[in-house]
Amino acid sequence: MEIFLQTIGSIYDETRVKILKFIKQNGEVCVCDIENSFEMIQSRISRHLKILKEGGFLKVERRGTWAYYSIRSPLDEFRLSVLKELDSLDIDIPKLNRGCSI
Amino acid sequence: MEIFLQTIGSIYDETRVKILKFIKQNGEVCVCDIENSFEMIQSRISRHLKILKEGGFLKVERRGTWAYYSIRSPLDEFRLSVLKELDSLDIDIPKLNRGCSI
DNA sequence: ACTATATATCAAGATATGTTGATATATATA
DNA sequence: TATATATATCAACATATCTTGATATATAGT
Repeated sequence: MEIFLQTIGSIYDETRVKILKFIKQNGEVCVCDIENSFEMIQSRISRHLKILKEGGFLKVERRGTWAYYSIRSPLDEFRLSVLKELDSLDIDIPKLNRGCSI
Repeated sequence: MEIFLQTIGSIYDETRVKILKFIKQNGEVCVCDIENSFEMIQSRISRHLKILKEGGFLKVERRGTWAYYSIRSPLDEFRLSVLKELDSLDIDIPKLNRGCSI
């Protein structure tokens, strides 16, 4: 139950839904890419990424000072169905605007 | 987005997850059946049922003074996947203990 | 060692949500 | 009409979550 609620809680936020869909669309991005694309302060983004990671949707890979986030793989059936549902959501996701990385 | 968050929010609560699974297992029940089975006060149950209904999982049918809640049908693919996920949750659901109805 | 950059974490305030007990509404029955 | 029952709603309080700004940590380059 705890894990289920953590999973659900991680997507019960408009900002996180947008970030998750953004990463799904753009693949691996670093925090500053999101910072640049969404025009949100870094601590806010860092927090939401952590929650999405703990919700089982994202994985991180650190290279140098950068933290690269991407969709965790493989995903179980339920989380896949969440991602699929995101596709049908009519929401504006900002264009990828690379920040510090690459 | 709003509907998605409402759907997600409706299952982001341990009590509601239990009630939803309870109704899935037992079929149509009235409020006092839940009240009797869960040993919770009526206002609390009424509130959670409303949220689950607004989340698109339940429907109500009033007959006399009773309100009978059951899983809405047909359900879309996403809500079905939520219900399916509930099956794999290892949680105690109380036995149906009929209240005032029937 | 020093500085700059990227990210994570923390504290404080604002907002949302859950619980309870009281009350309102609506139906059935005497 | 009066009463009892089933359900819904509301107000108040407690708890959780989000946002921001400040600070901590960690790595890279000079």
